[in-house]
Amino acid sequence: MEREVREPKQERSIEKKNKILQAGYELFSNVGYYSTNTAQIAKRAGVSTGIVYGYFKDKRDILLDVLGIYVERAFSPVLKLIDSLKAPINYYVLAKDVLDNAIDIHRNNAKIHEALHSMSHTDTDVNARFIELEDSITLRISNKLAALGADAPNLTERVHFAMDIVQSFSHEWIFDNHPYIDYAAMRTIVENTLVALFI
Amino acid sequence: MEREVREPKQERSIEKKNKILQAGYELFSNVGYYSTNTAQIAKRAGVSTGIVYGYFKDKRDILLDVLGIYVERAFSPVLKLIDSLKAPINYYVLAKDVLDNAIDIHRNNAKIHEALHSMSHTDTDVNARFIELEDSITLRISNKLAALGADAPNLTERVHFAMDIVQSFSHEWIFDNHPYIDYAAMRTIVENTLVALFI
Amino acid sequence: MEREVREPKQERSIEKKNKILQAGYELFSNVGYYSTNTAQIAKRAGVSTGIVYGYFKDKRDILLDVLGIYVERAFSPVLKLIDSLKAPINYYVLAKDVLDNAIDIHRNNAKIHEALHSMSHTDTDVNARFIELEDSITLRISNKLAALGADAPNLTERVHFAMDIVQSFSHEWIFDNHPYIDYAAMRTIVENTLVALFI
Amino acid sequence: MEREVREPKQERSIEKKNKILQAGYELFSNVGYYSTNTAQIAKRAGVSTGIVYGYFKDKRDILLDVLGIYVERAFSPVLKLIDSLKAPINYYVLAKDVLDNAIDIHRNNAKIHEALHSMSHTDTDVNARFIELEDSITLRISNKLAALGADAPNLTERVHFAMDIVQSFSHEWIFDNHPYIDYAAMRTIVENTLVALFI
DNA sequence: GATGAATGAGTATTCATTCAT
DNA sequence: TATGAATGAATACTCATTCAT
Repeated sequence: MEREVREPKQERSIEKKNKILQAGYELFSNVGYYSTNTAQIAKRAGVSTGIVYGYFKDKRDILLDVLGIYVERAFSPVLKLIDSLKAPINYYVLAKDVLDNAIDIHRNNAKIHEALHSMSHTDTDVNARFIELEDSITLRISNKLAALGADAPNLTERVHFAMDIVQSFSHEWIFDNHPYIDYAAMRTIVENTLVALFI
Repeated sequence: MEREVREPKQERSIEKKNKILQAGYELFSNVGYYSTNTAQIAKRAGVSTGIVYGYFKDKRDILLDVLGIYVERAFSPVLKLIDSLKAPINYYVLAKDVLDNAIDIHRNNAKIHEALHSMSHTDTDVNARFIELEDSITLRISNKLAALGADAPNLTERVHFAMDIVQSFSHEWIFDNHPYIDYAAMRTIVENTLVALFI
Repeated sequence: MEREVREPKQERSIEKKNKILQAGYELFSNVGYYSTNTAQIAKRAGVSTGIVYGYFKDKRDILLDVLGIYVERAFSPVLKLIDSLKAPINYYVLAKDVLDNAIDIHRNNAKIHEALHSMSHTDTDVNARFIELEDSITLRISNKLAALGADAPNLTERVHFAMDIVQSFSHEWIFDNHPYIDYAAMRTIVENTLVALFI
Repeated sequence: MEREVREPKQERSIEKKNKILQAGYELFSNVGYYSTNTAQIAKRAGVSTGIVYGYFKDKRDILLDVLGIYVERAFSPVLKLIDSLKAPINYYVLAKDVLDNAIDIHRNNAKIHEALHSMSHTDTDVNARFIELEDSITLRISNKLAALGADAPNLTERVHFAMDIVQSFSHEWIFDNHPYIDYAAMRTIVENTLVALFI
């Protein structure tokens, strides 16, 4: 018979599940998935090892839920930004805002992003989730832009490419510290490149 | 007393070390670092488990050497390409060649790249090695371009950014398969964007 | 302080205890004692895990009570049969009836019999209970036979041996399926052997 | 990749595998399969926990091999006895010898027999092995008896039944101690019954 | 009485690393 | 140098039992 995993309905339970999730989040983010063990998660969450398996099927299941949290935390601001766009679009402002946003996300979710991205190479579900996420964001953005009158050819491809650029530059900005790079100057170049994709 | 790690001088030994390295390369690349155990590496290399520790300090040490191989294999073609550049530079052709090259590298070293990149998030040495690699390539390219008369402002930043773009697009091309993306069209956009950075 | 195990007096409680017992019966019988956990028993009984310990000291205590049920269910028909015997005894008919009975019991209580018998090898109490059961039946039968005029020497030993034969043949009949055995023929031999013990 | 289980060829290894087997034999026999853990087996065998898994796939695999040993130890004497039979058969002597033998086996292998028999109720492989064993013995005996001129009808069924009787009586003799039973008398009855099956 | 969430000791198994040969 | 058997610490997961509500 399958062990049953509780879907907590009551406040106390939800709170406890969240504690475990948060502990997992922090630990995976700080030392990585493989260097974190369930006992540590339980301890940091202030619960017993056993109850972890009351709320999660296994260790990987925690990772999957952590991914969910991350996605929620990381991408809702950018989506809000897009949703609130009004014509006519000022692409310079938009590029700046999106970059600010993305850098911020990277700064605050840096390690967990890396940890999860890392897992996506070996874990199909994690990977699928990431792809799905990109898909939905790309589509949502291109639809909005089109609705607001953007008419560059291959709009979807441009949006997707723009997102890649934003991602990789934010990563640069936060993580790499190539001493010979003038990041302010680079940022200006990036912004101009982004704008050039749409006007 | 510290165990001594042999630096093999004799041909037979070098061959054996390489076999282990190759085995590690394949295994890390196919199933990932954490899902590969030393016994498997030894077996695939056709050597005993014990001797692995004659050539490597520990499992991670194999990874570090695998990284070395990867870097060598993956980036020498691109460097050769750059070295052979002659003025006047045709940036359209260059962009195309570099992209072809990068995509090729991704195709052939896809999995190990992911595995290594993955490790770079938790392993400082691996990360440092990656940064160092980018550094040297960026510098080498910008120096060459400058030597050939490129005079865009912030040339180094432009080169670095261009490399980011190339990396992220190659990754897209090989790994992601967003069904709504017309990759040929996207590639044209990418090439034009690259060229625009330098003319 | 010892936890008190309630001896349920009220109807609702008795009913609940019986549900647990029945659930234990089915589970132990179907998957065995060690592969059954208390949560499963509770779930099948439609009660909470906690209350199980209101009615039983521990998991093993359930087994002991299950044994009680089994004994009751399994042996009352045979005892009834014996009690209703009248002189002169037709041993051929008796052998047939007893065999029919025993086979029937085996068929219907097969698995739990095995599970319990199994436990009797490692659990003294279970074993004692089985022995005690055999004792009482043997004695009851031999007394009755004697009362009806049976005068074979060592009557008790013969009865006990006869019971062993009945047991082992019933087991054969239900469980083993040696393809080379003609069970109908074997049964005739068994019946004749039983009769021969008493006439 | 499947972990490889060593099939020891060298004397030292065979010896070690046997030590583990013997430890398993004793422990399973004394406290039962479920109450024995692998650490105990390793400790009693004087080896590390790890190496146990070098020689056996898992804990159950030890049990299966223990079963093999048991079968070998327990049944070779009886088979030898049968093989050496010469016409004309003295069934009185044969019954006596077989009983002596069986009782002896029970005495010396009592607990492991019970433990294994016990497992056969929940473990298909163990059960299959037991059935197979009975099959081969029954057949070997009936063939031999037939070869020596035994001509009772349904000889195979008689042999099988006789074996059941021998088993159950030996079990009685060693394990149960019904105080009201005169076991010497019972034994005589059993022997006569056995003989009666064949003459 | 009743619930079911919580506990935490217990266990099989893996694997990087060592070492006797 | 080379072997591969041996080590034993580490770890995910289970489950009988308890206890706050």
